[in-house]
Amino acid sequence: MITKKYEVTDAELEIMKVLWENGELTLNEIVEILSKKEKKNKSTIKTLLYRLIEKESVKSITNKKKENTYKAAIKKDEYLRKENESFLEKLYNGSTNKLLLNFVEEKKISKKDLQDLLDLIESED
Amino acid sequence: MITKKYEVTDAELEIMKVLWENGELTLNEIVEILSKKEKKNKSTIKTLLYRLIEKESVKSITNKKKENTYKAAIKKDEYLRKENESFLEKLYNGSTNKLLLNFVEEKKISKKDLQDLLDLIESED
DNA sequence: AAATTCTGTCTACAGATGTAAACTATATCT
DNA sequence: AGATATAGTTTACATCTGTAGACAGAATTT
Repeated sequence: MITKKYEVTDAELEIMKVLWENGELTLNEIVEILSKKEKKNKSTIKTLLYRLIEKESVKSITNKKKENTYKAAIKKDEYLRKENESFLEKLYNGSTNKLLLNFVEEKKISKKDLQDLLDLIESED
Repeated sequence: MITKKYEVTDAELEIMKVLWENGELTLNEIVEILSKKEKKNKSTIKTLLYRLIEKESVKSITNKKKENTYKAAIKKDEYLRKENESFLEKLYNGSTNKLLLNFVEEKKISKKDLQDLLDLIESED
């Protein structure tokens, strides 16, 4: 069976986010961080973590100490790139401009947002 | 059991797209249009259509003729709004600006795209 | 060292999803 | 009208997901 990298589910994503933000953590650290927002059982988090390891999205590190530590094995950038891509493909036929236009129409993006962004780019190059 | 409107799955979405684009269609018309891009069995399409009717995303219209016709019962705009929202929430903490910035970084949006869009808005109001 | 406590792994299970066949009633052909 | 085809409705089933308990072996306590 081929291991599918990057196929992270919504529930698993919450764990990835914690790892991306905090680097290498023990299970208990993950549980503690997550418990602040989620209401997941520790056992559930263990399973999700385990699945992420299976699909090679998280690396498990065996330490001398009792507990293993875990860290993201895929980059957030890469993950976002893929998700952006499939979102665009699914809803906007792959057209970023269609998405932009829709966001503007929905008032999710204001003229000022656009202008600020342009200014930012200008100042960079 | 409460009917969950709008909870359209990926496979079902392909049917919604066809209906949004073509208005009221018979099953066979849907099948024919879909067969150009998808490789789905007619029976599969029937099931998806049926599920969409159950969840009230599609309305089935009984005609005098032999075949029923089907049409979207939810608006594409509304659907997109919801999807945009959950995508933003899931990956960008609800921040459109983060998404924009990320798209620019990924070179999915160019300076010109932004400028064109700004010009468009300017010309509208 | 024995008892106890965890960690990491495995198993469980219900509901959702993608895919498609079975069945039944109705329409069409001969 | 009877045979046949087809549309609409149900059922089937494997896989994926979210959620969580079971268990075995390692670490910690007494």
